[in-house]
Amino acid sequence: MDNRTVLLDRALELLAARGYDAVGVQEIAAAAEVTKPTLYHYFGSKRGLLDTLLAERFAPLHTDLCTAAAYQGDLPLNLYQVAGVYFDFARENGQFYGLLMTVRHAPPHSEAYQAALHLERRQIAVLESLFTQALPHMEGRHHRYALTFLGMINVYITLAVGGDIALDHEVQHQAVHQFMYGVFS
Amino acid sequence: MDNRTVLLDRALELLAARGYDAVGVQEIAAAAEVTKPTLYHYFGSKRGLLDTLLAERFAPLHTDLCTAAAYQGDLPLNLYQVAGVYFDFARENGQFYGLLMTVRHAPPHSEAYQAALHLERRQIAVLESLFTQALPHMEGRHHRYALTFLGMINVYITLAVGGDIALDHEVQHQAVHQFMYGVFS
DNA sequence: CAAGCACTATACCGTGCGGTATACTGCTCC
DNA sequence: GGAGCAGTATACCGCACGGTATAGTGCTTG
Repeated sequence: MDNRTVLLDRALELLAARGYDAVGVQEIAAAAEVTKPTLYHYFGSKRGLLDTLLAERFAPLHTDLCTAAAYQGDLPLNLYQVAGVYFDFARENGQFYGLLMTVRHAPPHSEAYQAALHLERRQIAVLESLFTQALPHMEGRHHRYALTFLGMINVYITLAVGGDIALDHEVQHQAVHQFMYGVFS
Repeated sequence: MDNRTVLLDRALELLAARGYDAVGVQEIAAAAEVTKPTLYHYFGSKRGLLDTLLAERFAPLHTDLCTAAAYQGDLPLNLYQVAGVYFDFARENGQFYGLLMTVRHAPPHSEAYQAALHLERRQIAVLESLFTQALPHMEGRHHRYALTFLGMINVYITLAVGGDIALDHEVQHQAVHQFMYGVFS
């Protein structure tokens, strides 16, 4: 593996575990067994490293999400597919999804939050568009539905990270069912 | 106001805006117009300051939460009351609730997360106990219900912080209704 | 008045931060 | 073969970090 890739991998491990502000570039470079100028050669700055990491690892999730959310007349099917995309991604990229969760909830004036803002917006936009097409008679609620659906997905993924559940098809069905029909059903 | 209180207030502002690791004790002390030894006199360490801040401002929320979650045979009523407690608290302590959200989702090996762990656990325990009493025949799902309910509350509060909605009684009812019966109802 | 204590400021500690100037490698391409 | 460039290391910059030793304040209590 070339140094660039190693740097991104080690950065992911460290940032996901301890956070953007708590980890220094020195430490990341050392973990990748290179020196700081190498890191700055590839990424220009600490922020550039974070941006690159987020962009490169987020891209496949976004692609799959767009596919799963393409509306064809069956909203429950779409929601089930979307949940599947998230579960699959979180299962195979647990560390990165953890990082995504932390930057998504970082303080609003922190660098990490700024770096993650548009990733969040893109996910919400896709989901909102799905709800808009599927439920055209419910104006004003689409944004709320997109956020609550993603929120429920994230709760289930967090549960899985804690080892309480497995992200299998059964749980996937339960999550979507709970979103559509609630717990009293 | 005495220096201790001013320090806590300024610390809340700064930490909520930029995060625990990005704000130095020097800056907090300067914002409170005192010097570092004063801060260290009251709180012993940076971590001690965070612990104190979280403990003191979280206490009233926890008290109200316990009251609202005391089960008396009507789960929907309890959920409605709990949502009310959170909405009221978030409306009156927006900055602190924001801080609570960031530390709750901080990286697992960060100091901020360690400091917030038991606060989170105490909230979940109260809600879990409520679900256990109200739905004794659904073993294994109480934890999930507690987390998804709190998750939905937090999504609505986040929406309100963004200015999209107001945390009034109507939204409070909508949130609880969505949790109980889903979006297809 | 004097002893003691809570509180605060000046000045400092060692360490690590993000970032860079410089120079050396090896490789490609004329 | 030499010019140029991507990639890497040594050594350094100024600065801010978390934390503390010391020395005062003023206020309470005998």
